[in-house]
Amino acid sequence: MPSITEERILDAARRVLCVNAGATVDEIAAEAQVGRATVFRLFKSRAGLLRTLGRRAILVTDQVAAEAAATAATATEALKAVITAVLGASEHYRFLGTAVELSEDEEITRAYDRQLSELADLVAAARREGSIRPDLPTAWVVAVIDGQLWATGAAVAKGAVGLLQAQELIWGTIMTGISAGKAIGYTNGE
Amino acid sequence: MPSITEERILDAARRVLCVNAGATVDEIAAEAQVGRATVFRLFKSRAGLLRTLGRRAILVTDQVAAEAAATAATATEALKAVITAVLGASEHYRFLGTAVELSEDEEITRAYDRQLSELADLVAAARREGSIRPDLPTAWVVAVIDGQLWATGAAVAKGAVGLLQAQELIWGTIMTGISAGKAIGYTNGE
DNA sequence: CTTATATGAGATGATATTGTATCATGCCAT
DNA sequence: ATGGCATGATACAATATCATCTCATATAAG
Repeated sequence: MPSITEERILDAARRVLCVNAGATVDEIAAEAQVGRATVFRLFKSRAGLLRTLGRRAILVTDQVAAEAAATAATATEALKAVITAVLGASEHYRFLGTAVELSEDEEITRAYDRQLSELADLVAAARREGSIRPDLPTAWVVAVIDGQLWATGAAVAKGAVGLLQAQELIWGTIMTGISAGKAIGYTNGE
Repeated sequence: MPSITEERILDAARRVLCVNAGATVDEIAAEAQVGRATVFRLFKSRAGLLRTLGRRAILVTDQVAAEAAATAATATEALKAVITAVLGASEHYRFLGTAVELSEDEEITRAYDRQLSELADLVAAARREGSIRPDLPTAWVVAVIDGQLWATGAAVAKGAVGLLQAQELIWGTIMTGISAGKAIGYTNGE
């Protein structure tokens, strides 16, 4: 059972690591308004803290995505719901983008690959429903969605757009782009 | 005038830092097949090497973007050309995404902000030409383009798609999305 | 052949961070 | 009040990395 202090440290670590991926235990403890010794007492080591944080990120994202998918009747709706929901949870995983140590952690990378694989399945299902351009490689579509999630998550964190606005815009942007043209079809726009 | 050795070190640093943002001078020197002392001789310090690398990235990106823009007759064409060209140069700046130390470097962050600002100007000009959805905030459009560049650059580096294919797909994806629908208009797809 | 220069290997000192241990303090329950 | 417990501050050792220095070697120019 995670204590209040534990939660405060985890939250602080998330915040600090987003800004400074190489943050020391000192800085994390300071952000959490907690002594450095407490961090080492509750988490075995810095790596342990990072690992806990990484597992949390994966759990939260999985859960949010699963809940979102459960509400949808079609794969396309599920895709939209998942994208919107995951964007809402970006604060929980955003630090992973720059967390060097975790990019070498087997468990984390495997979980991330699994999530991308599940996303690919969802994309494939939506494609079968006829809502995804058939000429685009699935890997490309997945990269686009993943990239859009990271980018708009960062934009929200920076304050460039609000989270609610981003959640309203992201699906439309991914699906129909930013073009003002209404019937562009499959050309590359040239 | 940068020596051959200098170039080898810079190239090696780019490669290593993409994989491991916290790479030590030892690792960089090893990748460059060069003694560690040589790195310190040619660049004053690790920070100096990083700064040189960062400046290089900005210079190359600026130059590539300027050349691309020069070939275009309209802002929309310029936007397309710039996006395609910058994607092609992603290997030169990709390490910046995880380079912790440089995210605190005034010169680098200012330059990056300037580039985003220039991109915003280009987007605004394209919008005046009627090619960008008028209801989308410019900040959002810029975030989308920036995110797409980072994401597809990463996908190319990972080998998920080829560079040429990515360069063919990115403009179409940004402009008209991944939807199979031909006349979706401005709704959010619900 | 000799000299100058660049290099690689390694020693060395300085510094920062991790992780452990100790001790005093404040708080809570009994 | 008092005993137990979590905490914060601090000291400490261990380690890693940076940065400098020295020296031997190789390579090219004269």
